[in-house]
Amino acid sequence: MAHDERRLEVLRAIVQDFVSTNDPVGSKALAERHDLGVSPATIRNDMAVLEEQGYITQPHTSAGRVPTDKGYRLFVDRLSAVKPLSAAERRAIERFLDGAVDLHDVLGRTVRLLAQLTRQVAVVQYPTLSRSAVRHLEVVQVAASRLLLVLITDTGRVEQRVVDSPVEVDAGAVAELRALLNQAFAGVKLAEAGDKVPGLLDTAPQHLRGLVTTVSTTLMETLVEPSEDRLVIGGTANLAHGSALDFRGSVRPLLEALEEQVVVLRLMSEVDAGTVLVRIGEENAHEALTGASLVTVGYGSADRPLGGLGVVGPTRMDYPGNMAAVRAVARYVGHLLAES
Amino acid sequence: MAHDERRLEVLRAIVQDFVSTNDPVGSKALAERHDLGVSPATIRNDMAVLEEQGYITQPHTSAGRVPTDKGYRLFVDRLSAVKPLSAAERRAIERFLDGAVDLHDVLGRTVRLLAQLTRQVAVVQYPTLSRSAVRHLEVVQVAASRLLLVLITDTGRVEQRVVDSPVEVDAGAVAELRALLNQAFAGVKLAEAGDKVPGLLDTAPQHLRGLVTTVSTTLMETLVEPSEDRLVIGGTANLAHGSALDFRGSVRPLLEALEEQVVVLRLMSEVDAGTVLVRIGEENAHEALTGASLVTVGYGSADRPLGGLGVVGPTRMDYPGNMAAVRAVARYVGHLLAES
DNA sequence: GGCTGGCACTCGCACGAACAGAGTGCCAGG
DNA sequence: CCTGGCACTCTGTTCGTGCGAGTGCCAGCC
Repeated sequence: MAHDERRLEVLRAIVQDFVSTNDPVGSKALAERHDLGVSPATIRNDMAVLEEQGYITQPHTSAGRVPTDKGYRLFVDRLSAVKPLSAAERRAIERFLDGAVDLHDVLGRTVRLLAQLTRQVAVVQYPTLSRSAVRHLEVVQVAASRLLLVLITDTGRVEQRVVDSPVEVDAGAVAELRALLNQAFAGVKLAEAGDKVPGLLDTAPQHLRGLVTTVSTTLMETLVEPSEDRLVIGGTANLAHGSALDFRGSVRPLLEALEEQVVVLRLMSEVDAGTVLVRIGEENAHEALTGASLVTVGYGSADRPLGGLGVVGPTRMDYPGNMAAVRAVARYVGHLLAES
Repeated sequence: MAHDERRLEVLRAIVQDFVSTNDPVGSKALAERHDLGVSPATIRNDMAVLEEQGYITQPHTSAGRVPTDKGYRLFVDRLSAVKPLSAAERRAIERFLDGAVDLHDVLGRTVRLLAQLTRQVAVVQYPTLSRSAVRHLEVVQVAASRLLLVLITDTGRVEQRVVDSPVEVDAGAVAELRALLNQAFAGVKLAEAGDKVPGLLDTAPQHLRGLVTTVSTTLMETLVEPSEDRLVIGGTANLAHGSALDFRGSVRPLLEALEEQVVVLRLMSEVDAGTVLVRIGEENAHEALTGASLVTVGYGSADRPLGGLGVVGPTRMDYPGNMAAVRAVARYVGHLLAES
C-alpha cells in the first residue's frame, strides 16, 4: 500500500527533524517542513499507528513525538541513504591525515578528525597485535641482568617489555639473542608466533637456553596480553555541548565507561572492515551505554581488519552523516597503514 | 595583633567550609562549625575587612561569602599545612603503580591513580626527550629505500620515524649505519645530540655520507620537535560531577583546552621537581583555564625533572589534599622511572 | 475507503506574586 | 574591642494562572 510507504516517510521526517532541532516534533510542524502531500490530521493518524508499533513515543501527553530506539533502528536499516561526504570533507580528511609521522600520530590525528567531522566523541583502536606480523625484534641491555625487549610490527606499532634475566648477560649473548629471535620470528604473524617457540628453543645454543626461555615467555605475554589493545579517545568536549539533556541527567557514567576502555574494546572487537555497524541505545548491553549510540567500522583491508574506529554519541545523532564519516575515515586510515 | 591572626583564621575557615559544602558561608554557620571563640557579629566585622581586602566576596547582597582567587592564594601560601596522606593512600599508590610493564603503562596507571585520589582531572606529561639520554638506536629496513628509525631513551621512551633514503640501501649499510649511530649517540643527552652530528659526518665512510646526513636530519627533527611532548589525561568524568556549577556554565572550553594539550604543556614546562606549583583561577593566562586551578609538580630527580604531572579542577578544590597527592605520586613515579 | 477541517481537551511551561529564610550592616551597651 | 539586637535586603521557592502546542476524535468530502 502507499499507506505504509507514507508512514515510513513520516517516521523519516520525524527522525530528521528531531535530530536537527532536539524538540519533540508535532504534526503541524511536520506538514510545514516536509512535502508529504497530506494534511496534519492525516499525519496524526499515521503517528498514532507508528506510536502503537513502538517506533515513536511522546514524552508528555501534549507534546510532539520522539523516535524510540526501535524507530532509530528502522530509520538506520531502511530509511537512511548513506550521504556521501562533500568534496571539502574529503579534502579535509586527506589534509588532516597526510603528514603523520608515526603510528601514534596517525591515530591521534584520526581521532581528532573524526571528532571534528561528526561533533561526537571519537574512538580509535590501536591495530590489533595478533593480526600483524613481526618486522623486527630488538634487544637492548639496560643492566647486567636486565634487558629491554622492543617489538616492531609491520603496522608500525612498537611494544616494549623489560625482562629480568636469571643470570648476568654479556654483550655477546645479547647480540646472539637478537639474531636468534629475528631469525625465528621475522615476518611471522604474531598470532602464530607461539608455534615458533619450540623450534627456537631447539636451535638455541646450550649456553643461551635459559635466557631464550625467559625472553620467549615475556614475548608471548606481550603478544597475547589483550590489555595492550589500547584506545585513543577524543572529542569528549562534544559531550559537554547540549548533551546534558540527551543523556538523562549526567554524562558521567559514559565518560567513565570510555575511560575504562574495556567495554568499548569489546564492542570494537566485533567490527568488520567494510560494513558500518550501528548500535542504538538499549541495544548496548552495558548500562552506561544505554542512551548512547555507537557507529563503528573496522579499518584495514577487508579480509583482515587491523582494528576498529567509530564515534559515540546520543541516540539522537545524525546517523547517515556519522556513518559516512566513519566509513570514509576508516578507508583512508586503512590505506595509510597498509602502505607504510 | 591577635586581630590579624584571627582574621586569617576566619579566612581559612571560610575556604574549608566552602570547599566542602559549595555553599557561600555565613557568619553564623562559621561560628557554629569552628571554635573561633568569638560571636557571629565579630566574625561579620572580620569578614567585612576581608572583603575590603579582596580575599572574599559575596555573590549576592544577602548571601554568605565565597573566597576569591586572591583568597585561595593566601590560603595556599600561608594557611594550609600540606596534609600527609593516609597509610591506606600510600599503600594504594604502591599497589597501583607496581606491576606496570612499560612506560605507557606506568603513565596510564599514574593518571588513573591521581584522578582517583583527588577526584579531579589528572594530567601526566611524558618524560621530556631533551632531558633523557640515548640508550639505543635501532635501524630497520622496511623497503629498498626506506628505513625505520627507532630511538630508545633511558627513561624507557621509544620514538620512531620513517626515513626515506635518496638511494637504495643494502643490509650491510644498515648494519654499518646502526653501529655508527650507536657509537656516536649512545649515552648522549638528547639535548646535546646535535653537537655530535658534525663529528659523525666526519667519521662516516664515504659511501654512507648521504645516508647518514639524511638520517641525522630526521633524528634531529625527532629530538627537537616539541609536538611529541605528549600528555596523558584521565579522570575527565570527574568534570561531569557537580562541576557544571563550578565552571560558569560549561566545562566545554576546559575539555577543549585539555585535548588541545598545548596550553597545558606550556604550563607543565615550568614545573620544578620537589616544589608543588599551584595556579589559581585568573592566574592562568589562558582563557579556558580561568575558573580552574592547576596543581602541578615535576617528577624525576630534583636536579633534572623528567616531566610534570598534576591535576586540574575548579578553584574550589581541596588544595592541601591535592598538593599532597600530587607530590606523593610524583615522588613515586620519579623513583620508578629512575630505577628502570 | 481514505483524507481533511474543525473542535474540545489535556498538559507542560512561562510568568508573576507572595513568602520564608539566610545573611548582612549598624548601633548601642558591656 | 567584643556582643546582642534589630531592621533591611536579597534570593530561591511555592503556588496559581493563562497561554500555546499538540492531540484524538468526529463528521463531512472526494
